[in-house]
Amino acid sequence: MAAKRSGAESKGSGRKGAPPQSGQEQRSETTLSLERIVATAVELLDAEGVDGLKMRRLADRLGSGAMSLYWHVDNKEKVFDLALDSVLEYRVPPGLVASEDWRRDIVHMLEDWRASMLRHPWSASLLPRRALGPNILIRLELLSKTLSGAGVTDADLNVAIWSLWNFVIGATITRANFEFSDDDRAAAQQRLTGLSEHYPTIERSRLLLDNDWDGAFRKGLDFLLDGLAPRR
Amino acid sequence: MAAKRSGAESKGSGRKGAPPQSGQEQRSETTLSLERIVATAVELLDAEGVDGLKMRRLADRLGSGAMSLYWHVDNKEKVFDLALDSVLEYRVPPGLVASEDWRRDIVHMLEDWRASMLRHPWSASLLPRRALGPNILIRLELLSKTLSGAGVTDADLNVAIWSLWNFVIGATITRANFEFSDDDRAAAQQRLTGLSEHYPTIERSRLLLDNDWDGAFRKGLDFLLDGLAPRR
DNA sequence: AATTGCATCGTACAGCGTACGAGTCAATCG
DNA sequence: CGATTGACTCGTACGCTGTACGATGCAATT
Repeated sequence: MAAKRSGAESKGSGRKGAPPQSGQEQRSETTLSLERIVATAVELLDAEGVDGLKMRRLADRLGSGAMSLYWHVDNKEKVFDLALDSVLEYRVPPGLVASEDWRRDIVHMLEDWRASMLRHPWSASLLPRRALGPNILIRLELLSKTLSGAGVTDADLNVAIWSLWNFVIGATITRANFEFSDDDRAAAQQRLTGLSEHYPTIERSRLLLDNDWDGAFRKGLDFLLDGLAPRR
Repeated sequence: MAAKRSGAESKGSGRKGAPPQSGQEQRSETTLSLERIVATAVELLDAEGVDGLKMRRLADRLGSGAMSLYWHVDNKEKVFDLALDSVLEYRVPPGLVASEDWRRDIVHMLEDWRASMLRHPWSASLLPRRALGPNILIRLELLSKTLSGAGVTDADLNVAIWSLWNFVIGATITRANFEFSDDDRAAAQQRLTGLSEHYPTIERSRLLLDNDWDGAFRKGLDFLLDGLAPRR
């Protein structure tokens, strides 16, 4: 019944002004807060993956009881939402403001996006299923503004944004999930070679052995941008 | 200990030759088989989504005990694998063999791919996390062969395939998950309008209200293909 | 008649998310 | 000063999950 907490702000003061504690910093070991919960959830997700995030385990890491989390957070889903958005923050680099080279700006932002997600491989597969948090919207807004300034017509703008979104999401999810060990990849190609009568072309191009993901992302992005706004 | 069953073939005969039953068709109501399990899993997934697939519920639909499934299937993960690949079969249309218009062929196959997944919205988000089944490989092979025949150089081939893959995966996952009700979408745009000082451009282009997904897919695909193999 | 091997299922267990209500403690109020 | 309030914590419990294990049935073979 109680209204509890709601938004994601709750900036300052977990405990009013200052606790009458001895040490210079209060026992953050025992004080729960939304920020600490989200930060710890990210740690746990990094360490154990999506399936490794259990409320009990999260509480253990925080040194609290499992049910204490529910004062700060509605349910486990919200933990995912918050962890995801917290990982997608974008700090626009100084040189990028009012840059002349719109293409470079976009590539930079999208490569940073991808890199952020690959640093937290659980985030990519979560992204499409979650609400659009503020950090995501900031990136979309930046994308939109830059493309618009680059001459993409209003009629094509949404298509262009979604195309780039699709490309980044697809590339990153795939990359994050297809990261076999070398053994796995060799085995896959082995299996493929055995069936090379069925799949001769992808066998010949060694599609499944190619692991230059960064290069493929960069090149593919160039192709897509060529299509969206042909260099003249 | 027992070896049980392994592969995904197990084509004919669930029960030797022919059962000495009276009716023309045996009591398929009570006979379990891999095919029936997979088909029913797809039904259940369609009806209840990824989280709705529980082994007990699946067994209920099959009129069997929950543990009986484990004779035919290693574990729940395998059920997902099989359900996914079963949904991605591609029947190459007759006119497409030795077609002159490679671009049309690719668009057809990819639109069919997307449509197949949207018919089973759970499949899109599953795809990147699962092993590449035969039906997926068939599509990749076709893609590869067509692009190669269209003049894409070997050096660019893998990049082109992954770019198209990324685009299809990203578009479909997004489409499948962002399918709000009209109310949801209105609410999202409402929230955005309230914050229009922060996101003026995407607010203006009504990015979140645009629901011409099919058109956006088609147009974006065209842009990408333009980039990959410029029409001369 | 005895044996084998495929197939089914009842029971049981550990682990999950979280509802519920009791507990603690600092700030506030009369 | 004692009483009250409200923010916060947590122990217990419940229903549900995937699946390990072993008992059971039954057709084909010996």
